[in-house]
Amino acid sequence: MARPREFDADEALDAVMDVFWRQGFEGTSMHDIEAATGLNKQSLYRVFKDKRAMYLAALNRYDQQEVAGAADILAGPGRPRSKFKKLFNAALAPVLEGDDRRGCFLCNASADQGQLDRQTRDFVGAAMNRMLHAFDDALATSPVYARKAQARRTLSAKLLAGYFGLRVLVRANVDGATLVAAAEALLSEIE
Amino acid sequence: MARPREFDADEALDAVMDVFWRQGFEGTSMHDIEAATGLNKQSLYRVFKDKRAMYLAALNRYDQQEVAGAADILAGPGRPRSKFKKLFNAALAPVLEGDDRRGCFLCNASADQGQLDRQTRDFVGAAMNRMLHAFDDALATSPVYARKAQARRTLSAKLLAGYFGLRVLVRANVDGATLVAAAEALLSEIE
DNA sequence: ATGATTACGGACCGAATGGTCAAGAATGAA
DNA sequence: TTCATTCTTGACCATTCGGTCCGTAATCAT
Repeated sequence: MARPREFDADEALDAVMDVFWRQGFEGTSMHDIEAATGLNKQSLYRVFKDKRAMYLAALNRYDQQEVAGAADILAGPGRPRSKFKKLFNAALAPVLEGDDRRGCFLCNASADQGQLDRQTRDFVGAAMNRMLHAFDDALATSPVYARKAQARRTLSAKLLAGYFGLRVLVRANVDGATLVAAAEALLSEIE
Repeated sequence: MARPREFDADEALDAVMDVFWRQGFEGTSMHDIEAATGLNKQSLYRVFKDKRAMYLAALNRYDQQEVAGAADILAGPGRPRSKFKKLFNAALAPVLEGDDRRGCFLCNASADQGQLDRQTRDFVGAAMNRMLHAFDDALATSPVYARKAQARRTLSAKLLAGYFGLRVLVRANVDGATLVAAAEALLSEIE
């Protein structure tokens, strides 16, 4: 019937996500997006309504990849502490192993667009609340916390703050030793 | 000799800081800055070289006000825990009492400009390291930590992550109860 | 072939951007 | 008064922005 699309929409979206992640919404021009994806505007605009739609799609993809990945780790097997350790390691690995200082796209989006775009703000808030519940659920699998909803809730809130704090410190160029120290200290209180 | 300046440069800088704080660098236009300060471009450009200089000046003012204020609290009298409690309360007060969700300008700047402007990145990194040392110094005043440099360093790193994490959660619209829970949990481990 | 669709490059658009300049009024010190 | 400086308003600049359109080539199914 017609010529098929030649590029992989998901691959393109990954590239879009990466550049927004790095540079934020206003800091990224359509020219940047063309360069990052290797596509030209017309192909992009055929898939996305406008730049804002690209941004929200990127945010959504991050949510499906990173946030869902984190939730999977936490919902998987193992004691809470070892699962949180996996999670924190995954957050620090990019900087410790590759000097990747992008940090957390959710945090960046919140800082960047939280007060300018309601959709972004709502999306980020919802994602963070899902993380909070994933933390809480992970702790609840341990008999130590299973029956202590109040203590569990408090601990998950603290871990959530610590987790996102870590990711902010990553972006802010704080040295690796401090990051590792903070992560270990946070983990040491679990179970 | 000449007509004196009619506006207060510090007042103007406060307004500049507020709008950058809220909207970020690229999200703020010169028009926004004119509206926020009540001044026109010419008056602004006589004081600042360009928009970037305004941003860095705003960041610097934030540093002198908020970061130095935090350092003062931590260097003041009292046991570490009560001082950190003051600090955390000050971070949560804007949202609990006034629904002010600006969060932390340093964090926002890091997310916004950290990968686009080296001066901003260096400034934020330096400010956060100063905070880390202020945390460490505050803990060192207690006999409990005075001689345990390693444990102290670990604890300050954790508190630093928790502190900035809290401020990110504030901006991300996380509910007040969770914020308070996280703050209390973090504080409960001090001394 | 034909037709439908996609990709591409570049031209093009109006609007907004950061930044400058000009002109006139105001202010204060000498 | 005179002079230097600052104020405000608005015009003005080149550039970039997001977004659209066009022309042409390519790729499939029929």
